[in-house]
Amino acid sequence: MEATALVTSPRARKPKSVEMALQQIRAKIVSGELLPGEQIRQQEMAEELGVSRMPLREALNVLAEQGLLMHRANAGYFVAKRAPNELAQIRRILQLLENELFDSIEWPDAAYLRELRELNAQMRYCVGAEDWSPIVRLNREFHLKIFSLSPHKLILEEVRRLWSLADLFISTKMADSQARLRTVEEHEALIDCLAAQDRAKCFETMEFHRTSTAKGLPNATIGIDRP
Amino acid sequence: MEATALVTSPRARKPKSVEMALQQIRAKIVSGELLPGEQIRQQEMAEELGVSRMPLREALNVLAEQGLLMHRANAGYFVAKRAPNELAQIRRILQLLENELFDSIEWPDAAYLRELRELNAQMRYCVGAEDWSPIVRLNREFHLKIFSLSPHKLILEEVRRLWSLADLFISTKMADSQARLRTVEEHEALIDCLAAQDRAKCFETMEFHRTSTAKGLPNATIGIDRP
DNA sequence: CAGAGTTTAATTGGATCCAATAAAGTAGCT
DNA sequence: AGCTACTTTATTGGATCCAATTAAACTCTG
Repeated sequence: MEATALVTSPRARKPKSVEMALQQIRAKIVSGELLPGEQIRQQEMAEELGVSRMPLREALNVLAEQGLLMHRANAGYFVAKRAPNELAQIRRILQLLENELFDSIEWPDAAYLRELRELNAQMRYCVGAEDWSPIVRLNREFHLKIFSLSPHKLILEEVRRLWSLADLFISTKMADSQARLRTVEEHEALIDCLAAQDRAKCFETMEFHRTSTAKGLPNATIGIDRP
Repeated sequence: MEATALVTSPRARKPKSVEMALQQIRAKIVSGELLPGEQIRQQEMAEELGVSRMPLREALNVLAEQGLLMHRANAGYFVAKRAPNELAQIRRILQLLENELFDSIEWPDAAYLRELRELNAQMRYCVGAEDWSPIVRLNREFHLKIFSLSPHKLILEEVRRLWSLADLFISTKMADSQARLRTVEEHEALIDCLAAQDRAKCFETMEFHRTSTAKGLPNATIGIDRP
């Protein structure tokens, strides 16, 4: 069937243009190219992304559902203006859910451990890089790969959602390369705990890692905004 | 401006047709009119709801994002076939998050307590009714109104999402009127705890309420599916 | 008769088009 | 001169249309 594909279609690639729009817009938001409160003009955004308004609208709809955008009826989509303390709430939820996942983890085999170390090695390689986006991506990939060891796939899905919500806030953070290196080494320690199948140590290391990465995050304490 | 409205438009009302489609389809799913695994034909569903395909597609997209539908590329939307143990995972998450909300609750004033009792009174009134849908709705409204006392609005939003995901599973449950009555009385006890501003008792009562409503739910234990 | 290949039909995905609404700018009135 | 009401314009929301892809049915061959 794919034998004919290369000749029939004028432009052969069509990797789900709505998915691409989703990624693009999300990138624009986390990179700060789109500022909170800013309205997204569908027409210009559509031609900027090279897609039509329809897939764009679907993407916007999804983003709004995920909480990255606000939607006022007959007024359009606006980049969500988020309170800084919401990050603390996200991190708190993640703490709870990730612990839950750890609680039900199935210990990884040698191959899996090797893949984890490989991911971390890639991350170490990027520590000094200029662009911080691959680090963020690898970091998320690493953690989610660990959490995938739990059979609680729905909780895992929750965690994945919240991670992608969280990187709205960190955006320009995680800049200093010393913190990056520390992260990589803590990851290594975490893998060791997994290899040793020591659940208590897993929790402990994870908790330490959490507080470690929390340094320098805006408003790390939870629960102090009042109208 | 609305002076002209009654003559220009064939059907004057337009209360966000995508929102309506969302509600309708969700209702069709939870009521069992749409069975898990079933494909949703956009054309017929559109004319069945009296809307066009575009708002329908946006609604389907949102439902898919919320996990009620699955979307296979170029094949369409299918009602999600969910493993029964996923309910246990949802309830576990809710337990964690709701406790978190309770932890940060601001005690309600007299007016708020009155509104809670009013909600519960309405629920008691519906205990013997044939149709169980108002009960489910009132029950959710009651709990969410309590959780709204917490300043952690983002966690609250999470909880709200999970509740609406949960009622995919309960669907035909909560049928026997004795359980309904028990629920109403436990709600009353919960309000008393709030009025007394006794946090520990709140937790205790809530935990009891949870296990109480867990009776008769499918596969109430968590974490036992393995491929 | 069975299986594979091909054709055909139907459904989805994307684009363009039209109407409805809201915001902004202008003119008129107090 | 300032405020209000109206007009105009631009943007969103919804509908129809066309192409691309998939799934099914039919046919042809081994």
